[in-house]
Amino acid sequence: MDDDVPPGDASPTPRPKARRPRKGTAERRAEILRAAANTFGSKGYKNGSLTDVAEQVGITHAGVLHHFGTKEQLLIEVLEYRDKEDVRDLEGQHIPGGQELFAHLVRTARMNVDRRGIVQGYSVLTGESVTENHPARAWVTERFEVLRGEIADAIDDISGGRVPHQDAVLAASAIIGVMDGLQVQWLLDETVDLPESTTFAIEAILSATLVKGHAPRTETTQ
Amino acid sequence: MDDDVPPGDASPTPRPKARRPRKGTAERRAEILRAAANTFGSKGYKNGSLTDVAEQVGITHAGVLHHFGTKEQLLIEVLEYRDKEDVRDLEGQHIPGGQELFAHLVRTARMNVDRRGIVQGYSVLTGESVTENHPARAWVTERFEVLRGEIADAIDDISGGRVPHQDAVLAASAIIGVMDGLQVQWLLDETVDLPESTTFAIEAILSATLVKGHAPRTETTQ
DNA sequence: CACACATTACTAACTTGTCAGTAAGGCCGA
DNA sequence: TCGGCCTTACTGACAAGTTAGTAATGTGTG
Repeated sequence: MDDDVPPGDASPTPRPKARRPRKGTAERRAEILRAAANTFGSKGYKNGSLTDVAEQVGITHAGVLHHFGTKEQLLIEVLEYRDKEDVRDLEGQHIPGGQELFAHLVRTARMNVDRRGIVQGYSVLTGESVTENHPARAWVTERFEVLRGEIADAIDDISGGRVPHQDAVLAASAIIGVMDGLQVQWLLDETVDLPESTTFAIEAILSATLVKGHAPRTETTQ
Repeated sequence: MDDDVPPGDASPTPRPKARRPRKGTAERRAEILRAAANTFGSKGYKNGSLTDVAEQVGITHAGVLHHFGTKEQLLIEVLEYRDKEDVRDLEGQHIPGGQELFAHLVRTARMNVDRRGIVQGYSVLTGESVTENHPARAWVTERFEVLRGEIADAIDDISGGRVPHQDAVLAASAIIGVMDGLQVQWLLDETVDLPESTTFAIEAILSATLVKGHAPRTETTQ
């Protein structure tokens, strides 16, 4: 191979490493992500194979790897994709605060009955994530952390600060806990009334928390 | 080697299919079961291998298969073993009823902080079990069913039947839900106060349930 | 001895990931 | 607009490692 470079003007266009995907690529990737979400959801991350994902979009597993590099990267992008999708149909951009948040949680539980696949995916992945070095572990952990913070803030908000923040966090953990725990029970046995039980529990925890912060008498500043 | 069999008394004991295990076999099996519980607990059923289990007791994976036949059978026996172990140190034989049950649940949550492995095993397996055709699915489902029944009965008991059974079941599901859901959060983030949050939630749900059944006025039979 | 228990050796099925090669898209210069 | 030409998108074959389960063979105990 001849190596001689044209003397003067080497590299007139300073193209560092621009990747220019083709026209339908973005949609293709989204297709794969949906398929992967489906597979990881029904079979778990460890048990769901790349071939399984690939077949759903009519390509080979090597094709999937072409787009995502590794299986782990695919999982990460699935999670990010889910995050975006989740917030998409939400009014503003963030999850609401105050009283509105709890209405949102109850509404979500109600909606989840018609989104079995999503719920299953979430449950399987959450359960799997507590194993050693699971690639979704950080994501799940952070998700819980953020959610606890938001719910605790909402409690602070509607209680006007009468509830000690520590108690608010305690209640927030419990609320997330019931929601997740009930989902698993419901997935295994549809006779479990997911929305009713969730609603009931959230109200119970919430009212107990607020009562606790109600203070026997006046306790404004001190 | 010479093949000639002693002429007369061949097989004086007519045992067609009797298995007579050796001396230490029972303990050996128990050892394997504990190892398997450990492996399935930390890595999940799908991800935990027979070799992994075998190495913990100093044999090969084929040795494990000699005792249990298949990996699935091993899992089933692990679950049965756990069931027996769980009830072993309990006073009578069954989980208590009435007020005592809730005290027991809270006590369990408190103990679980020092049994991380057990909790992880339970969480991973429960999450995995919602996947299609999972070998532990029936076991987990039944376990939930029984537990819901026992808790609902306890509520019926301490409320003196004032709470509609339907509501009791609703509350029972929720109580199991918080316990399981909080465990997962705690496994991922130790700052989550497992016993406190669990205790608080159980009390909240319980009191809300009883208040609901308190009846505005007299409502004895109708 | 006979058999429970265990090993070694092996198979068949899968796994993720790599690689070379092919077909076609899209930009650029003439 | 035509013809190069590099890149993207993908396949098919294969590598290297798992896995569960089987079969043949030892060995020590009852």
